[in-house]
Amino acid sequence: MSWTDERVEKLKQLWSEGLSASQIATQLGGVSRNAVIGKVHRLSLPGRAKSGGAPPQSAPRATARNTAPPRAPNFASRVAGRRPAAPPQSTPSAPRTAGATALKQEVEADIAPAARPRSNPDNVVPIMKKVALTELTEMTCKWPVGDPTQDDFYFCGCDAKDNSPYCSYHAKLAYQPVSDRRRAG
DNA sequence: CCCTGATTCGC
DNA sequence: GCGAATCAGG
Repeated sequence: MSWTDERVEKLKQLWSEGLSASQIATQLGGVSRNAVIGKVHRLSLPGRAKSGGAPPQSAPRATARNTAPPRAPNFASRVAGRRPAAPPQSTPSAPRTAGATALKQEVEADIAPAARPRSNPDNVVPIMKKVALTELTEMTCKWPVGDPTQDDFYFCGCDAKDNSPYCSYHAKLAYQPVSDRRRAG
């Protein structure tokens, strides 16, 4: 790869946006981060404020709107007892729906009866307070709900269990920590 | 050891 | 001009 006008222009843009040399190299493709840094110097572009590892990190930063969920619930793999790595196979849609239903029942069975809304006993989701990222505290469930890129994205926000980022409902959905797996196996 | 940018130097 | 190797720092 050579430094065409287009690539140089993109280099200038990304560099000015604060992306690191390795990130720029990845986006441009075909060049190493050393090549990027070398080119930056040859172009006499302004270097980073402080030499060394000053963390500008101005790259696309996570916000309340685009924060990705820490872990996506994988109903199918949990219920079916399959490893997450198991490919979809040629399985029709039937088992997937059945699996989700099974887990839902399992989860609901573990919830205190008082927590179930009388008017809608089949749906425990409404117990969520639906709070924004900025409303989260150490005592609120941090389970993300919805599409982070959409306006209806929110967090559960109900009371979190002790030493858990989630409420009893969502703690049940979260994966087991690696440490626990190791202890068990 | 991971990462970062800076510099050197053979090509 | 180019970029790998190397260096220095967080």
